[in-house]
Amino acid sequence: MFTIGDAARASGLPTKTVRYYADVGLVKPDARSQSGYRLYGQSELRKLMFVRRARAFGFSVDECRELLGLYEDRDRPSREVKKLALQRISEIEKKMEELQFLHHELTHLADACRGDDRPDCPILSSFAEDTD
Amino acid sequence: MFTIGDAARASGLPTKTVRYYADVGLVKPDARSQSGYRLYGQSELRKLMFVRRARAFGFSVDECRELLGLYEDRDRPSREVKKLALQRISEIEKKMEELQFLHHELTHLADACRGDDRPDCPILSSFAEDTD
DNA sequence: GTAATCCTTCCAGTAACTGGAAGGTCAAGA
DNA sequence: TCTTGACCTTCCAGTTACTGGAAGGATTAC
Repeated sequence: MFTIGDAARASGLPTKTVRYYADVGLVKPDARSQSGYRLYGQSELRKLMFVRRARAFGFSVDECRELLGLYEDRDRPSREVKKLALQRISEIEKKMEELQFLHHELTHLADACRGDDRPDCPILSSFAEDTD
Repeated sequence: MFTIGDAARASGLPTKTVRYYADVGLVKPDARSQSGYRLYGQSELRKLMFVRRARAFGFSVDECRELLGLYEDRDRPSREVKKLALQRISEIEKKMEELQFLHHELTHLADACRGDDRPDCPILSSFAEDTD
């Protein structure tokens, strides 16, 4: 059994985050020591690592909860997991399009701005325009 | 002078948001009516619109505060504005790279997942792997 | 007059932590 | 045995930028 610090090191998550995951019921410790320390077993360590990776892939904590459920259920159809992944993919695509647009616009504005001592600035002008 | 509802309609922001901006001192009403209603003048409407656009470009509320300051100061050098814009641009680029990576990885995994009734799923396997 | 709409303030909640304070626990060294 | 330092506990507050809702006053239209 590992204390929370060990679990944190092993999973690559901050201690605070592991405690937070315990609080919200995402990955609970197997047990508590006599003095109240959280104690994690191997399988919980694996879950923590699992969650860290899924979070890094942009899955929300709630989605991680769902994935953990699927992960634990050895008989669940892979369809459900794929569905979650495809949803995430399309969210990522949407976000990328938005960013692309912002990047384009801002670059355009920054290029047009002399960036010198003079106050003329098309960036601010564009924010102040009456048109949308 | 416009009440908060008018200001909201004119600026394209939700009423709650306009009130919030007043609370945090981003765009304060010119005055209050006898009954305590917030009253906005033309110049405040312009600032609200300005903020809405800058927010749409991903500038944080604090950055908007800064931009408003520059916007109000008719003598500030455009260099300062450009600096903020360039910072934002590089943040956007970094974010896009991250998303690109996630998209690539997730697409790869989703492609490899059959998405059928069977439980075999490379997506979950990859989250559960011992390697990083 | 009254109903609908608008306005006010205040409180709480969102997502996912993070920081800090106050205090208990544990292992090692003098 | 005592103490030091590292570790653990809980609880509270703050972060970002709002958003929702409740309770209640103001204004406007009919």
